[in-house]
Amino acid sequence: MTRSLGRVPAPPPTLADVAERAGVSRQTVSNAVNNPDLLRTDTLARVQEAIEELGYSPNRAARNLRTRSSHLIGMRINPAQEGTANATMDRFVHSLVETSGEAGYHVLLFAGSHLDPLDGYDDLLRSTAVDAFVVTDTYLGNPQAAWLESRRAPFVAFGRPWDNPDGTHPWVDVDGAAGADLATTHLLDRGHQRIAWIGWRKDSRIGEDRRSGWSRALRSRDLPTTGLASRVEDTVASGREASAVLLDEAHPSAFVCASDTLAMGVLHTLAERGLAPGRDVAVVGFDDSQVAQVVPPGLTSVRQPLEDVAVEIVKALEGLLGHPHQAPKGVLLTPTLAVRGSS
Amino acid sequence: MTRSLGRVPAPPPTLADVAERAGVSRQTVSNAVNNPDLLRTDTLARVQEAIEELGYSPNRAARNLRTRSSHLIGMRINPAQEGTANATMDRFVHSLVETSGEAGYHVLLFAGSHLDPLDGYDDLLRSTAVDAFVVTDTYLGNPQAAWLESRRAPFVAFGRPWDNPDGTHPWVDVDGAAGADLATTHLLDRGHQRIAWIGWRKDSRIGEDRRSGWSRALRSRDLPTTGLASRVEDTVASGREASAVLLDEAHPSAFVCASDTLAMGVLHTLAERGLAPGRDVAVVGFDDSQVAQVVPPGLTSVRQPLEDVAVEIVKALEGLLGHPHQAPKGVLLTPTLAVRGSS
DNA sequence: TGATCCGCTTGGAACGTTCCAGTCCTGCGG
DNA sequence: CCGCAGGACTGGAACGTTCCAAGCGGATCA
Repeated sequence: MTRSLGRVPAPPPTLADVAERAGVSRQTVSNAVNNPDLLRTDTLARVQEAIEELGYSPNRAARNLRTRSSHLIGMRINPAQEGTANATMDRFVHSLVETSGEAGYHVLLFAGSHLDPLDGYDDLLRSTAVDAFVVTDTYLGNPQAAWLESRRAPFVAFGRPWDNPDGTHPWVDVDGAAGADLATTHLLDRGHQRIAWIGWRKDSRIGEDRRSGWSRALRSRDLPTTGLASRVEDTVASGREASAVLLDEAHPSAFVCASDTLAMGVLHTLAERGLAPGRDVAVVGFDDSQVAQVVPPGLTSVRQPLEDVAVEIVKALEGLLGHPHQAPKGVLLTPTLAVRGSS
Repeated sequence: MTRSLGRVPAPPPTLADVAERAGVSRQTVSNAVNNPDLLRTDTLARVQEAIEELGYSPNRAARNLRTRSSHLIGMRINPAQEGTANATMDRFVHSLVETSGEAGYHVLLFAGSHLDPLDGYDDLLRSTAVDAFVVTDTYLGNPQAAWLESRRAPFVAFGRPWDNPDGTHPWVDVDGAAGADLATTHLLDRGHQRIAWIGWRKDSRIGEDRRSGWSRALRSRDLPTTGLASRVEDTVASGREASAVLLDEAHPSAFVCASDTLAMGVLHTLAERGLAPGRDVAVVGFDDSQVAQVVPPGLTSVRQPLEDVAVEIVKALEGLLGHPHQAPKGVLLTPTLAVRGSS
């Protein structure tokens, strides 16, 4: 199978080509692109015309080499675990790509070994392939933030520096306690009194944060929390078992869960017992995943404002990378509640 | 390796630094990195030691400029529509990032205007920011493939060139007809005789392809298809309505759907009528989304081998970009069936 | 011994851009 | 008419890498 390549595509026009065509020097063309107000209007018009005619676009590699910046933002994606409802990353990546694109940055994805949470960062950093990183999983004990700080690498974290409160890097996060409070209060307003919590293991700061919103909401109405909480792994099976036990022992009329995955576990239990979600028992999840949106009868869920998170992260990045933004060190956003049939 | 703790991060070491330390010339270091077999073993060892000590990593911008290639693969992501179960892209992006990473390529994501399907490509192409593209939505009438071909831009499509059978670009796709056949045959083997189809509008080639697998399987057992098929939009609501009508008029005992989104619509109808999926009526979806994995009682679904798709796409890219792979023009992969409680 | 070749190494040039230090020109005050 | 300030534009250099043509020493062969 021989491919007839005919001719190679013509090399793209360079600054020098434009300069020649417009009858000016290279530097003038460069100024026309980067500092248009330095040129006389007639010269500017002439150069822009030449740029248009030739279809010129500055060569990124050359620009990167000279300016020592790539206008690329690195983000490591971790192997998605199957069998969970987690769609947060997908939505977030979309938002980040769009927002950073508007700011002139592209997003470079890279994968790392499951074993080494630092894998991949070092390489991109030393080869100056990216200007900054966005770090997403800031769970307890994750060394990425500390490591990047020690390297003086610019980065913004999606997630609070739980285990390092005096870290100096910018971060953006969503107030999980407020979200759980929102969900619990919503159920209280619907008349529920016994509202159970299914969350994550105690060493998950995010899980404990969300849980505190649930207990805060109950206590604000002088309702007890004792015996109504369960802490398990983030799997459907765990949610199913935990909800079964809670139903038998504590007789709640509603569940608030730390994730949609756990909430789906509750739906499993309800289905097995012939109980209708929303009518017999209310269920609220967390993350507003696609699962929550399509499962019958619709799963009420706390929705993280990921679009806003992306906007704040890009703002912080611009601040880091020299633009005169001076964003605050940490930004905490408030989630909303997507109410559906399950509550 | 100790770093000075100055205010500003020290500039990364260059080829020249390594050369000086190892007592060789720049070119020798370059060869040590790119063509190690050109060096005498002792020289190589000395250079590698220097590289190690300095923590050297070639500057990408300089390398890109010189070699006229960025080792970046561009992929446009489109705004995810809410309310569908589509998790295909997420899984695929993961696989692509991992596979291309192993081949020395990174994935650059970019967003484009919803209105203009070509937005973003031109810019990256002219600025030589990426070496090639991966094009994902090859629905009928999508001009991307034709446009990129006319620009002689290297790209690989995930999806057959439906409307341009004699296109010359490589593509990788999953055999949708085989998938629907698999699903239908699975139901036939379980004793079902009246198996309905809910698919997409007739102008969707992908939808018609999948549908042909369903009708092929039924005809192979001399079973009728008349009145058992419905063609609707890809939304939960459409699936709900279509399944309600089919249940009333054609009394099927099983549904095969062109997507998990539509299958979720069927589950809605069953829930409304007090029918149990899997026990009263069987349902099979398409895509094996996270929704299928977590919804009670588990949705049987056709699973696309996206990991293999990514592998084939990277192979094709390497072929395009000069490596002596010489991959075939088109690759068609066969999906599998993930059997769960709904069938 | 001298010519030839081969493996390894070398310094200069080039990729396309931006930075820097000018040069040219125009207009204005003296 | 000169001197000078300042705006508009220019040309050389540099970013860090790889390509290229040539250099060099040692081994082989006549």
